[in-house]
Amino acid sequence: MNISATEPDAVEVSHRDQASQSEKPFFSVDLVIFTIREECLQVLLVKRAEAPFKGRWALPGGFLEPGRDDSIEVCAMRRLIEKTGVQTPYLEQMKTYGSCNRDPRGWTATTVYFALIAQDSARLRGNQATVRWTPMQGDGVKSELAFDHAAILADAADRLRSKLEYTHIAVHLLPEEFTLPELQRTYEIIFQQPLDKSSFRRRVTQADMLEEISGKQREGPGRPAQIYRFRDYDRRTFFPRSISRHAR
Amino acid sequence: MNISATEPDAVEVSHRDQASQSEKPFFSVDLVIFTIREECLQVLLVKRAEAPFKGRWALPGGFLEPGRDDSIEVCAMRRLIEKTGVQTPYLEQMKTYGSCNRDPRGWTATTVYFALIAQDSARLRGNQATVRWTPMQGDGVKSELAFDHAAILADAADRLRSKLEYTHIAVHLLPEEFTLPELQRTYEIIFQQPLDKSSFRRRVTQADMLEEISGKQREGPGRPAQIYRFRDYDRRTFFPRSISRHAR
DNA sequence: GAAATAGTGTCTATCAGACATTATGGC
DNA sequence: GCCATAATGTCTGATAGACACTATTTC
Repeated sequence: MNISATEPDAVEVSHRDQASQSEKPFFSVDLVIFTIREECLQVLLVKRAEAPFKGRWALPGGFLEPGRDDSIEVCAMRRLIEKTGVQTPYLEQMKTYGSCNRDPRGWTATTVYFALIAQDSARLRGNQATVRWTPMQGDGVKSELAFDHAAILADAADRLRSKLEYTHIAVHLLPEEFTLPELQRTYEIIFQQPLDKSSFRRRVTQADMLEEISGKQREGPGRPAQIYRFRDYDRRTFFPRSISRHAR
Repeated sequence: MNISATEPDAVEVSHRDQASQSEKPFFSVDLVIFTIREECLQVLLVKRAEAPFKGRWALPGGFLEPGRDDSIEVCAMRRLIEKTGVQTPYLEQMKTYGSCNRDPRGWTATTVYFALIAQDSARLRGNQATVRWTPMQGDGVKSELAFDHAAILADAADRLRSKLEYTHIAVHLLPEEFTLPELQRTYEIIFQQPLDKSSFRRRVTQADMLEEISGKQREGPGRPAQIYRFRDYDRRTFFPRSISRHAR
């Protein structure tokens, strides 16, 4: 039994109970969708069709529709699948941005999700003029983005790099089957820095997250590489130490 | 010049531009405020004065008021100061929870902030019957909380512990001046595990975040301890390795 | 000097980085 | 055999944990 419920003298008056419909801020969900394409980290952008910022590139997203989505997460996932067609993306909530001046239409809050997908799994809806992959340059992209999306994108790039130091999430940027050199290359592309092969392999194998697949890959010249698959797609694993950015 | 702005054929129709006032979800800000009190991690709870969950204990917070707060962060800070009187709290955004069923009044999203304060800096507004510190037991508290606040609190406790492994935030649970044994004790209370004195001190001093204060503390028996002050209140520093929970 | 607590020194197993070496394919 | 790439082996410096030891106070 809940003892607090038996006390009769509750006097706390919460603002929670005083809000009227007109006081609600706008609430939207935006997505930062990363992939590796052409040896480069790229982010999915859409071109705004209407004011404000008509014609500018922006992160995909939009107002949450209470009648349609049961939760923020569901909303984010739906929009991600709509835009990319990806079935099993890596999706994680990043941060919520809200203020009176980030959108000229009024007080707006947006919860931003962070997604990683394999390039070959995506089938973009819409043409190149309205939806496209855009290469990252440092923490941003070349074109000027709508709203505060440049700052959001910078936060996302930062988050990606720091999570890469102690988690396995980079595997979600690769197709289901990949080689260790490919995985290492993915890290190097994001860190913009070469890593030591021996240390990298030790780290990955010790984490015990990959399983070998009998069969080899050859394509280019040189010795063929063993193909691996990410073992436990759900289990979150951490490296005991962080990857050093000072390598080689 | 922004090349994308010169393209005239934008056709992307964003849901962002279709929301009407009636479709907005409720939006609130809630706080998980931790302190160390009586050798125990405690969280600030308030008793709900009105339905839903009237009489139940809940995390402090309430609907965001667009006319009053310029941003989510400002709203969280204002409510924190209102409740505790603390001037320089550690405040960090944690996560946003939003769904159709977490509040019987309708679709609600809440952005939860995470605060650490020193016990002696707080002056609670309201009496013991409506606002009080509650000791944590594992990832929760004894009483049943309103809404999904038990799950939120568990997430916050988890976050606190994992951040403690690689950051200095525990200093914010202590008064401005403190000794190393006191700091170590704070870690031990939260981890619920003794730590090795030598390793702990090496770790803290190597991080170079504390400065000695000339003057000593004696109180109890035994050799007096050096008093320190947290050096750079803003700079975020990280330990090179995580604190092991296997210590001792 | 005994008790209690603060603070330091040292040993060792572990491990990341560096880099040399071997393995395996195509031509 | 040569080239290119994959994969493994080895050495070394750094460091966290363990624990013994010294230091400084009160009684």
